[in-house]
Amino acid sequence: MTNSSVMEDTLKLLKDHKLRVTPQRHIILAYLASHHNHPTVETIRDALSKELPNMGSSTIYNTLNTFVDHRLVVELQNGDGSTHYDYFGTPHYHAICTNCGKIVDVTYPGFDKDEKTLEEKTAEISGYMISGNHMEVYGLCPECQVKLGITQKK
Amino acid sequence: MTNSSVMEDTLKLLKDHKLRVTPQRHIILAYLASHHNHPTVETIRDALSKELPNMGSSTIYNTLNTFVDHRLVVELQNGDGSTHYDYFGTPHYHAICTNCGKIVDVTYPGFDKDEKTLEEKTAEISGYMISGNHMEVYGLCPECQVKLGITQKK
DNA sequence: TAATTAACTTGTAATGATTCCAAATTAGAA
DNA sequence: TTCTAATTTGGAATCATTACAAGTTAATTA
Ligand SMILES: [Mn+2]
Ligand SMILES: [Mn+2]
Ligand SMILES: [Zn+2]
Ligand SMILES: [Zn+2]
Repeated sequence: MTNSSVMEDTLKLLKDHKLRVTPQRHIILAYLASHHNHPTVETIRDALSKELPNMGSSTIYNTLNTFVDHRLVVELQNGDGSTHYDYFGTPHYHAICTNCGKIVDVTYPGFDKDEKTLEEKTAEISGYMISGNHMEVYGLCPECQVKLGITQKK
Repeated sequence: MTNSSVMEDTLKLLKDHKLRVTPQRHIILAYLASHHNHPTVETIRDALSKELPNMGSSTIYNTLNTFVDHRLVVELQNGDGSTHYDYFGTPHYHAICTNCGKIVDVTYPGFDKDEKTLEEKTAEISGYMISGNHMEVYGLCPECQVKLGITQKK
């Protein structure tokens, strides 16, 4: 995917959601859509400091909160004390390393089906009117397994 | 379950985990084991102020962190800004109200199986050595549906 | 039972992520 | 181009959680 098409796509996305298009919003959304690093606010600020040197972190918080409200972005915690953000273009869930905090995307054929089943069962049992879910799986990432000298039993 | 049997059971639990038995730990664990209210630190402090008027909130934080390390307790966020704690006696997951923050327990026959399947698939796909998971489902609780005048389509 | 000590509790201070706020700027409508 | 409500900015305020030093205590040992 070219850089310009990311800019076009995210511009369209903002307009489709009736969000006012500011350079800050556009650049932050494009950054998230083209990186899978699950960044914190600080990471985003550093990454965009060339393009928008005067952008304050309140703007990043405001912007991300807006995106979360519109479900363009999801929030994640990996235990390091700050919130991580993730562009949610295609449905997936996360594996999070309990040692280093690394977050990776996971999905598999039929995940959307499983997810829907879970929501339906939950609605039936709890009476809640379901609007979404989060699932996370914890463990040691491959690097940390090596680093800690742990052998995975097959 | 009688009050005294909760005290006996939680005492045994602490000893099984080789945790030093202090009145604070014992009473906090007994409180969590006998309430399903998913309390915050403040809620716990208020609830136990009669029995332990001098207990500081740092002690509650320390104690809960210890219990989380030993997997006796899990942490939950409901979006109100503070962490909620839950005695994890039997496997279950949570439905969380996006309007009022109410957290309810959910389980169903075969949940443990589904959970295991998810962990196995995740291990295979990601290479992580899995140690646990969290799943949460979001929506409007029955009370908030009424309060907000929303009709659930069948 | 008494002595010993590492572990725990307490109260307060420090931290740090996030939100709040007032003033300046700006996107989009007319 | 004009107008204005929405947004951005930067700095202060908030508040949940952690850090720390001093006092206390659970459990071990003799
Ligand atoms: Mn992701
Ligand atoms: Mn629960
Ligand atoms: Zn790792
Ligand atoms: Zn509710």
